[in-house]
Amino acid sequence: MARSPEESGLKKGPWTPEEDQKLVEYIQRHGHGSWRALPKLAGLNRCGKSCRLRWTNYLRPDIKRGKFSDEEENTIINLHSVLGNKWSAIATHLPGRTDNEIKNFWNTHLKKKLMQMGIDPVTHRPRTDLNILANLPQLLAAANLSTSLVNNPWDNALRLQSDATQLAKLHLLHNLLQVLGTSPTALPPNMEAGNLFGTPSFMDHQAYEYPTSNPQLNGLIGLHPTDPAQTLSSIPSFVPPQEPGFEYQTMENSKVCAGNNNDGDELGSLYAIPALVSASPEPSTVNQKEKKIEPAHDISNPSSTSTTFEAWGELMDDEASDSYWRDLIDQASSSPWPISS
DNA sequence: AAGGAACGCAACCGCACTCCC
DNA sequence: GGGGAGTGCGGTTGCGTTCCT
Repeated sequence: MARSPEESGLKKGPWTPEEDQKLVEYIQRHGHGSWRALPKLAGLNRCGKSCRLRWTNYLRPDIKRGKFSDEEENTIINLHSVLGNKWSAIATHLPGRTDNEIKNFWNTHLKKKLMQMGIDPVTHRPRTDLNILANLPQLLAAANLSTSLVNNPWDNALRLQSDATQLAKLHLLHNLLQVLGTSPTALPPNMEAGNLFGTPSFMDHQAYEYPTSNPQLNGLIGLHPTDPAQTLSSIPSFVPPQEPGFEYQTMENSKVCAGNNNDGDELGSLYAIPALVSASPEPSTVNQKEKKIEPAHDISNPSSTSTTFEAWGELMDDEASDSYWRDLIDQASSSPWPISS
């Protein structure tokens, strides 16, 4: 095996402008050829590996610099949900971006963002572990932020992602409800169940937005797929964004809006799939959990709770066969939340 | 204003794969 | 088929910058 750069007395660390210039000039004139031979030929005291890295990650002329766009961000999330940490594969779908850049962006931004939203960045599914209870304030803040964003002008890709995010958050809280309902002592010391659901704007807004425009997401979360238009019209106070040209997403539409790759690539359609969908949902598991759900109530604001669940009741009336949901809602509307003082 | 903490990014390291002899 | 060379890739580290107290 070749000796390491240090053993050979080769330079390591940051590149100087002079070194950059030598590397660029050589490659422009001769191409990189053999990377191992290149440093010597170019007059650089570096190992070939270091030269290759510098060229591919920084000096290449087609590198796109600057912030990642919302569309790029969305694409990364979706591709990551399918490809995992295959950064080079992801990079091939983002012209001008390097695998290293994408990897850094994921580790420093997207990973945290998803975690704050209650989504497991590895599985792209809602997190259900109890550890996230400690992050509940951030989660709720993120939920409120996302709610306000939905009412602002958004591009289609972001709206889709937001859609999936809403579901993830709601699913997460759904599971939390279960935990809180069955084990009130599991609450962190500074967190009362009543406070949780009295958090302004969360339940009131989120519950109405729970039925997503994306049928597949509905299926994922345990709802029956419904016609988006019908679903939305069933929700009393849902006011869709009013920008010209806005349409609720279907999988067909999302394919058009989110995909920037129509070259027949087998992954092309994956641009269209919200991250949560592609991460091998297990509806049966979800449903089993939901069967165990204890009613959740906001004792700090009974009227709001009632409104929320009544709205759900109206929605579910359209699904006449789903007595389970109506029972759940009825229970929730009538029973008091068992609060410990 | 200063010091520490957190963040972001470029670069390195080591493993795995492919190719060639 | 085996082994070495070359290359690609993902994980990790180190350091400069920014933010916070």
